[in-house]
Amino acid sequence: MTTRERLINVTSDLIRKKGYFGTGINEVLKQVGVPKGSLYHHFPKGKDELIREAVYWGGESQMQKYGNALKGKPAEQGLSDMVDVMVEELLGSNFEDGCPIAAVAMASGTIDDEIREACAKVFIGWQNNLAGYLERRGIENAQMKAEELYSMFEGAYVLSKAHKDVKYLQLQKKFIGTILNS
Amino acid sequence: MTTRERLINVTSDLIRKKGYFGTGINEVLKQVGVPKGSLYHHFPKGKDELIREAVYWGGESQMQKYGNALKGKPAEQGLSDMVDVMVEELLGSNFEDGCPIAAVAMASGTIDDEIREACAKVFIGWQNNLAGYLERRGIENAQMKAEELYSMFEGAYVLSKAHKDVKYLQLQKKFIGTILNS
DNA sequence: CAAAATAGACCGACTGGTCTGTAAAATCAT
DNA sequence: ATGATTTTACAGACCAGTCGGTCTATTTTG
Repeated sequence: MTTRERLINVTSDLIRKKGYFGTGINEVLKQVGVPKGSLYHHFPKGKDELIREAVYWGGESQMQKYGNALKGKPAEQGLSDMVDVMVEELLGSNFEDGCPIAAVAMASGTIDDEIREACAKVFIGWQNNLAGYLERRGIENAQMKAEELYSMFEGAYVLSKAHKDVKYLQLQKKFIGTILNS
Repeated sequence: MTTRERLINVTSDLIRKKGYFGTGINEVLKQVGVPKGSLYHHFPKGKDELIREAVYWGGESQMQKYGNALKGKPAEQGLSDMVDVMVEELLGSNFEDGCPIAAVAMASGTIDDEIREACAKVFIGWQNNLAGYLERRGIENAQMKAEELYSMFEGAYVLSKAHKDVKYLQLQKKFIGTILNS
């Protein structure tokens, strides 16, 4: 893995734990083990550019995980497994890792708008991906239902993290069918 | 309003915009117009104590707003008006103000656990309040549905903020009935 | 007078960012 | 191919500003 990739990787890990303001470039450098010169060589615009790239990378990486959970399964089963991806991320990190995009999006409005746009683009990508998946399975109003499902999952992700209890995410499984058949 | 109340008030405003790490005590002091000594007189344990109080206060304040939206209305109408409270907070702040609790909860796991507990308690309070409201209107599984509704709303709040578009919150209105009648 | 509250100088640690310098590669003319 | 040159990448000292926090006063209040 290149230095540039390692910087993005570690930054993405950090922002899902601490968000935009909690993620410091010095901590990133320490974890990657490179000096400041390297960071500003690869990301001349500094922190904001690094965070933006980390948002895109984290979004791609997360979409792949979701895609693997959905792949080749009926809608209800696939979505249930997708919820399990989030459940295991929380359990596997002792409730430190949240949604890598939401953690940054939370502070949008007070930070560089290009970062917010990056978050929005990632969300749109996820949504279109899920909508296509639902359409292929003959579900009506797939786009709208994909929107709704991500709203539910994002909210439950936050609540489960805050409570250190995955029951809020687990509850979503009960409502997947309700949404799909509505 | 006392100095202590003004400190909590301004802190609560700031955390809903920037979260835990983005909220600095120096900025709080500047906005309130008091010196550092006053803050550490009222909150001897410093930032974490101040944030915790701001979480409780922000939670109370928000619950009152939701309560007013719900009061004396049938469930579906009340919940729709509750969504409008969030819509107007986004629009009225140019998409700077998010959920005052979620913004802090996002960073829980890397900060003082008492703050996370404060967030969880506020969420529980909201949920019980809504569950009681639904029960009084003869809705079955009120507790579970209250949980689900807050998951949806929290998620849509984040998505709407990230997209600078209230359509994600508006979409929730379409699914309120679906959840209540499920 | 004592307690509560305000006032702000000061502290070490850390922030994101700049700057100068040095290796290591890739590019070039011969 | 080879030696010179330019670009890419790594390296880290250094900077002004801010962070949360401590401390000693002074003022206000009961």
